[in-house]
Amino acid sequence: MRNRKITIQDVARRAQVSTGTIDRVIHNRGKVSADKRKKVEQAIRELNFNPNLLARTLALGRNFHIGVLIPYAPSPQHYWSIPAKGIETTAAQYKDYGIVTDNFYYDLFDEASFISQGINLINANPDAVIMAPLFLQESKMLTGKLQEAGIPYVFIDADLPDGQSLSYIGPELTSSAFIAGRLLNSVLPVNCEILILNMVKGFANASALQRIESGFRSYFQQTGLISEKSIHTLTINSTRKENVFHELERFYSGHPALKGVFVTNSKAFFISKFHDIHKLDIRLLGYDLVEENINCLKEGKIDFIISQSPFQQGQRAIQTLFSYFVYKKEPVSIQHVPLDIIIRENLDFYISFNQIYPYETTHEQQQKNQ
Amino acid sequence: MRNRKITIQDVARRAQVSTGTIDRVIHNRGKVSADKRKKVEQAIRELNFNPNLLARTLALGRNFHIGVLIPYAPSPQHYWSIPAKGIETTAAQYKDYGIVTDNFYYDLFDEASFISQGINLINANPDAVIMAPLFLQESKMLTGKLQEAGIPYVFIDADLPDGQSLSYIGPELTSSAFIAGRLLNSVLPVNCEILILNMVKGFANASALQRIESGFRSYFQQTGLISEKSIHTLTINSTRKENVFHELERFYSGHPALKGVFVTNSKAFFISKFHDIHKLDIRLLGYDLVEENINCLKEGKIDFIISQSPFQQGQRAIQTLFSYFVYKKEPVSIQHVPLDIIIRENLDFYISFNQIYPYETTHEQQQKNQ
DNA sequence: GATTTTTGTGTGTGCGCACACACTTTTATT
DNA sequence: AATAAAAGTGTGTGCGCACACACAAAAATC
Repeated sequence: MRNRKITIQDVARRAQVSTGTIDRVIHNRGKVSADKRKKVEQAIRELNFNPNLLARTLALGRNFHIGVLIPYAPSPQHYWSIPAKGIETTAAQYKDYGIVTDNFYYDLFDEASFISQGINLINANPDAVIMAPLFLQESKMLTGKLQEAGIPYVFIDADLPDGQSLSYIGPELTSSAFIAGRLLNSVLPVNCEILILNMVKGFANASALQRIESGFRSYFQQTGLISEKSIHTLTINSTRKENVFHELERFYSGHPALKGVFVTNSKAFFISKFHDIHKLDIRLLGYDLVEENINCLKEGKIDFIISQSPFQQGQRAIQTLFSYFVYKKEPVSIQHVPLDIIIRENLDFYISFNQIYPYETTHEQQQKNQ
Repeated sequence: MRNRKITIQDVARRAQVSTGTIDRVIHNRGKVSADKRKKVEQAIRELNFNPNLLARTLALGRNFHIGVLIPYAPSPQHYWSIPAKGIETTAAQYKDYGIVTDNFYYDLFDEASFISQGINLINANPDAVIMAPLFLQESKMLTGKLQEAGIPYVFIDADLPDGQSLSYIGPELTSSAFIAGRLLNSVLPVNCEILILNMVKGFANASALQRIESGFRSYFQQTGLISEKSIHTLTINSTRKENVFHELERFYSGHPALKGVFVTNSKAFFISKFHDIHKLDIRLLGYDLVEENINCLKEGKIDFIISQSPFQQGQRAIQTLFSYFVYKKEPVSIQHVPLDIIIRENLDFYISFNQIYPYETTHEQQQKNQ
């Protein structure tokens, strides 16, 4: 039961060769006579030898630099600090394996910053890249360069059609919006109006919005509820309070039977404020467990939040690359994350178990290296 | 940016002492003059030295044996194979750190087997224990012995009041049942009857059932829905088809307005069969994402499954002990797992991302050592 | 047949750390 | 003051592996 670990020495003794020969067989390095190679292979099989990863890593002393290109999070409560934390925490866990991350942050609303940080990323010459390809054209340019340079990359949060990435780790938008439809409908009266609310500043990822809208609407089509509910779409090209509230006032006054709003980004709390001011009893569903949404959930001002496992996205991205480098294991090309349904009652467990918020740091993480 | 790792050598040079002294300071071993101790501590701080865990583990060559005492899973689709897989997979990940698990399976319905396997566990003299304390009295006896022997233990799945465990990793039952109430109610008409259905074979964990019932009922009380809904509890002391179906027939015939059933264990699929046979349109909510429930969800025969992160329970248990041994980090005493709301639409992502089912094994796991 | 080249194999060193041991200096004991 | 005991410090070895190197044996070249 308490079987000691099998080492390369054990294999060498068994096969009656030196450890150097074992090494050559394992790594297909140098020349080994057919005779001894067979003996070694047999010994490995018989002893069920598995190289000690710790010793191997220590001996190799190699480092893997992972470039991370994601939006800048202005505060710890911002959505993008969650995937960042997933990356940071998980990378710290693999630190001794030589995993090092270099972060490059771009402005969520500024293509130029994406380009310039992308260039910085390339110049840093990383061994692999994790990126959120939020700008279509610019991302294509960047991945082209990465391919030229032979640098593998994974996408998180958003996919790029035909993006040639090692793996995509993120949500399946159509399904997530379909779920949104089902959930929101469950708290609405039979006959009413529903609003799909897009708020976009600057460049919009049109394809993503389209998939979300189609997923949401298809729930009502498939269930035949389309006859009872009237579903509208409103796209506001701003996230400034005055603009949004103004547009909302206009829309709401024209649709008095409005009873439910589906906010297609993480700003549902914003709409909740509007409802507060006007004392409206309208059901609200949105994305992402950011601080303001959490508070609204607790106060019953938002009914549902769909969380797309942001922490796990970062975590899995690192794990995927780690496994790719250390175990040479090719990942599956699409890794859709769980679509977590968050309501007031399961909120606390979700947060505390995943330590999403408050933003906690361990001692190790506090001592940042610069 | 590409800062080389700080080693004990660097610290020694900086503090102008030998590596042996560094070692003494770090481990509080032997005597060190106040003067040099200060110098070393300062050097460690200034260089932000963090010992390389790989090298440390390798040098120590210590093994940690973790005894695992959980119910036997008759098939890969059984509920208890999921936490087992979480334990197995995660332990494999930490294998090179010397984490070794010894499994002891007991019969879910047989206290005697719990006792005998508990004895086997103790005799194996593990360094720590992971256990599911499903039998109250017997578990208390066992934990008493573990305390005597100075062996730390964590609970998964079920807690023991005042159990002195290092940590409890599992669901908060009252909340989970409260959520069950909210979800089930969302698919029910205003006026109807609801059934809380307990099925227990042999000894029942009465306290758990009580908390579940109270959580469920409290949703209807808090929301004032208690006036519209009539909530019944039925406890069947069997899981045999004839017995259960017989009892159900009796109950259902006496409650024609029954529209929703809350099954308090993982056997919701069983009730679904009954509804099928009698062509009843009754909404169903249950626990645990076992194979049969998955199928029922897909076919729309079960409306909701609440999943208590069984895989993560096992995973977290190992991680907790690993962190406790390797980092000497005292865990928090209660780690409530997320209460995942599973519906037909988010089912697939949940399963595939967590690789819960089908039961996949990696190459490494297949080559079991005996 | 003497040589170069290729193929085959073993030995030695270091990765970063923990720990045993040897050694020197200081303090306590008689 | 002579000895014993304790405090303080450095050196060396091994954990399991990768890899450079040395060297022997076989094959190829002249």
